[in-house]
Amino acid sequence: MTRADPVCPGNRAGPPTAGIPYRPPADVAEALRVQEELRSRVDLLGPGPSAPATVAGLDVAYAESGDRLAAAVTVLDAATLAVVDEAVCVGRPAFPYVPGLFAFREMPALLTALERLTVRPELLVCDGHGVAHPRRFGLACHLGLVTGLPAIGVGKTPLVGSWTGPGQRRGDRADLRDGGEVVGRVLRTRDGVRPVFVSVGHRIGLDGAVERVLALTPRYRLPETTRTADRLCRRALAAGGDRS
DNA sequence: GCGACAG
DNA sequence: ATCTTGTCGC
Repeated sequence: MTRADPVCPGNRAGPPTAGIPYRPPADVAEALRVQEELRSRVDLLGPGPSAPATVAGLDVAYAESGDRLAAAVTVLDAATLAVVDEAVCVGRPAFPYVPGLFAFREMPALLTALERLTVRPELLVCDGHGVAHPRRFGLACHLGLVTGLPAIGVGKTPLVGSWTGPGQRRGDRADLRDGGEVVGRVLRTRDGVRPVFVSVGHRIGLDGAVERVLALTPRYRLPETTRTADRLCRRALAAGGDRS
């Protein structure tokens, strides 16, 4: 299986989209060191693609036994939200679940799935936080740095920070602040539903990230990218194997 | 010291 | 994340 230019760590895409190699940590102490070391390399400003042609959604599903997982990436046409490419990777969790170190659990499988894409997406929408993280380096930041792609984090529940309730209408938002700094935005994507937590992953500003999330939620609370990826990884998990 | 804690 | 029934609402 040879391919032209998939999204993969260490590819030769060249700046400004070149990523950095992914280093799997052996333990919690090392994982913490990795985050502390990489946090300064996150690009919090962007500008990020104002009108991306393609947007990717990433998600992971776990088997009840907890010993198997399926990572999925779906690439959508940003204008029509139609799925134009997708890939999966079935494997084992690469790290125990520790709040704040969540990325190390799913990254290897997600990166493999990304490598299997035929279309290189212009933006990554991750199921988890970006800088709205204890060390300002959540999954979306790590994926952004490793792939070199603009990335945003969309969490369903908060990990850090506090806010004062946004209004009940779609589009209403409030700053998510932690330790005096704005680390994300609490965004109501549909009238009357629970808000989602949007934060910068890499190479895009917070306002741009919010704008993209709204464009991806014409009908449901969660971005279409997340929904299509979620269905794909569940399907892959149920179907069983991954031949590679 | 006791909770809280992305998925 | 995953396990779970019914139920309220469009």
